[in-house]
Amino acid sequence: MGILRKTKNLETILDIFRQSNEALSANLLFERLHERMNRSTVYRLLERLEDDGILHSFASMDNVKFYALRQDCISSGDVHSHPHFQCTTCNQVVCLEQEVVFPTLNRMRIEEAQIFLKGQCNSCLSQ
Amino acid sequence: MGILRKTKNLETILDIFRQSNEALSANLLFERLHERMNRSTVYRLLERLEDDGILHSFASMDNVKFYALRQDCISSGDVHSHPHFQCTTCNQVVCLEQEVVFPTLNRMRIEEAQIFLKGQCNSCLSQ
DNA sequence: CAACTAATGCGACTATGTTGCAATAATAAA
DNA sequence: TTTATTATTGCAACATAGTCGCATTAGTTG
Repeated sequence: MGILRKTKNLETILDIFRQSNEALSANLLFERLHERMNRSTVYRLLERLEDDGILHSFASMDNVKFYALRQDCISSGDVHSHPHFQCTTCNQVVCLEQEVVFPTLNRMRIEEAQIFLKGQCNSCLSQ
Repeated sequence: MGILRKTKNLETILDIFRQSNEALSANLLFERLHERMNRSTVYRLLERLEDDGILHSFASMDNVKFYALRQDCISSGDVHSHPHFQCTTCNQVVCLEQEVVFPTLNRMRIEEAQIFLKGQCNSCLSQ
């Protein structure tokens, strides 16, 4: 049902996401909070923020659920998706801006699409 | 280091993959074996088959690791990948044949790419 | 400033996956 | 064929990611 009350924990988590454009897993977030918030609270807030459309989530290649602030999306009949990228050097996960549009493929109805890329980010490449 | 000995368990698992073109998670496989193989053996065999290039793996949207027989891949300088598809009705996961080629994106070195699609498969659509 | 109840912390639990170790079985050597 | 070697297996304990019920705490409303 989403968020009904503005709590300190909620603001703390939102601040962390707003301070960088990184995507974070529940555990990375938990670490950044120096474990000052209960683990289940972290999971519940992430879920609520996603229900409210403030965050969106996706699976990393290591099968970990990541969350990031939801950007405004183009809306059209086709399914679209922006890729997610993880740097193999610094491990940061970010949303890429380019939207990818999926046309209808051979007699399947595509409803959702996820693209995950791995490689080296700009700043790690230049070091 | 991959596979050194042809064991019954190994053949059993390979047979299951060969009998259908589905992708399976360790747990789905474990269920199909009617739990007649140890869970850790299943995980170890999947890992070895992947090391040997007989299977390949990818993450589903629910953060579960799936394995499927590796098809012959086009080889070129660009990173390429075939999409994986899960039907939201029958839950089957399959590899799609169309290869997607990723050109180099804005100053990042892409090394690996994963596309996961969800929707309705052909056979569920026509029922 | 009460009253209401969403949100929290806690602990126990589930699911997925990993590891060390002794027993077993596939393979190579005799 | 028999023996020796060691990869593979099963077992149990562990690790990590995530969920849930419940009593307590703390936003919010009147």
